[in-house]
Amino acid sequence: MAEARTVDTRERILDAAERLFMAHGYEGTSMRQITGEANVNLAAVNYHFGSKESLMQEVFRRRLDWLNEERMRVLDAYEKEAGGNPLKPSQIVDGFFGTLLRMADEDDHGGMTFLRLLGRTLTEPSEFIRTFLAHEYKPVMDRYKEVLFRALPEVPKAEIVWRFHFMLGATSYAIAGTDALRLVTDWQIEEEDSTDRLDRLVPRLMSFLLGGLRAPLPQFDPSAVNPK
Amino acid sequence: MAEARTVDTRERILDAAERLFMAHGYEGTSMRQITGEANVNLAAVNYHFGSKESLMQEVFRRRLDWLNEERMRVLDAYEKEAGGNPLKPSQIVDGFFGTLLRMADEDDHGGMTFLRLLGRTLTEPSEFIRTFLAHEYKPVMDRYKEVLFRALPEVPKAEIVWRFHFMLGATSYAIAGTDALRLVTDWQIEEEDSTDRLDRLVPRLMSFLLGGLRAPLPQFDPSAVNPK
DNA sequence: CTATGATTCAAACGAACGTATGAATCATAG
DNA sequence: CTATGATTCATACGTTCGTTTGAATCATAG
Repeated sequence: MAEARTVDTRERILDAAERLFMAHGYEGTSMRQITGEANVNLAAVNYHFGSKESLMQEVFRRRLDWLNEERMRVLDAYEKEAGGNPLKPSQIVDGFFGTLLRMADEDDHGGMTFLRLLGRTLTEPSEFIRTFLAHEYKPVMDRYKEVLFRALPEVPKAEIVWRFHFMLGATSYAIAGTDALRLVTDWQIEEEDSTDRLDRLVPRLMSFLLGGLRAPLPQFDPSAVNPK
Repeated sequence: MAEARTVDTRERILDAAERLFMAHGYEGTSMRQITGEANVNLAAVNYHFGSKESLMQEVFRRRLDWLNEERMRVLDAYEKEAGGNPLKPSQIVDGFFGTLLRMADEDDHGGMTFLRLLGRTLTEPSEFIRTFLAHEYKPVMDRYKEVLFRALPEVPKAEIVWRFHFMLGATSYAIAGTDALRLVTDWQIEEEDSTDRLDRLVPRLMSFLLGGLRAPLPQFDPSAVNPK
């Protein structure tokens, strides 16, 4: 067996693909770019992964498997600590989004590159990758849905679902667009070098997410179907 | 002059491109798809717009010119009403995001299709479209930055910039992913047909954004990023 | 009417795409 | 050592891409 070479090639391809998909998107990245950056032969992707689509799936699976297991572990710990009582919203937000953001510090799990890829992919999904993500995410989503319902019994379930949606968006965008914001807005954030930025982003985003999650319920327009 | 034919062809191309870019992204949409859906000759795009990139820019300019002028008008009205006093955060959020969301009801200005395109593009921008958006958006962004600083004098400017960023993300995602969420999460929102959904989305999103904007400032913990 | 400029059309261009092939090269087992 | 299976390699296949071209068709002015 010659596994050393194989594994090495596979990893180099996955790393290059992760970075290029992050920077240019799935459609915008060619096999020749990937194999060129990975310093492997053009045919290596099809040999090791079968197709470009399978490569994309493997790029995600490599990171998401760990992330979603970690999310489950965090929730397990919080629930054990709570001993049957509902969790606090801050704990749930930390379990889902905090776990995600903490990946950025760990280069072993993709670091910022994968986070940016994930953020961008959640809004630009090709059909096949959406189907794949739905399957990968379903168990962890169901679990978090339930603990959120328990934690906020007075909030309508539909409202919670929407707010989770909004939180996902704010997080994806914050991660994906760390540079994009500066480009679009031309705003200067006077402090902070880039190593510093992530450490400060996490508590900032957490405050924002919790503020949104616990905001007063909206009052519908008087003309709406729902009478007050 | 034969303008009737020309204008008609241009508009049909823009409409088809808007819809297809929204559905499949810029890279994922071909000229042949666009001209096919618009029922015009393949060469028509290059004749009327010069290139695919120029077409994309024109798709955005057609809508953004009106949107950003409207945002300015709304702010003018609020400032006149306030008579020199700082605006309320809810007014600023309404001027920027409310104006955007109200576009969805007006098919004259692209409706939901353009909103979804904009939402997705803000996280998947090709380099050229980012540069273009930065230029198009700069004046309105500068204006809103200033009124936000005035409205929240006790909040550090860097904090405000980040929270505006988060609001943009939540909004983009909410718009772009009206269907994506259901796919990724497999959640059911029991009520609401699709015509209803937008009317309810607006107040829901507004509550969330304002809750996040006015959330307590994060406390930095120099030693630990992990809140608990 | 004819003349003219704007627009549409069918057809083709070279380039780049994802993928497939078969020979060359490698690491290891016997 | 040789034999064997895994991996790498150069190369080519068939498609599709964005763009270009020059002739055909149109609407209008004189």
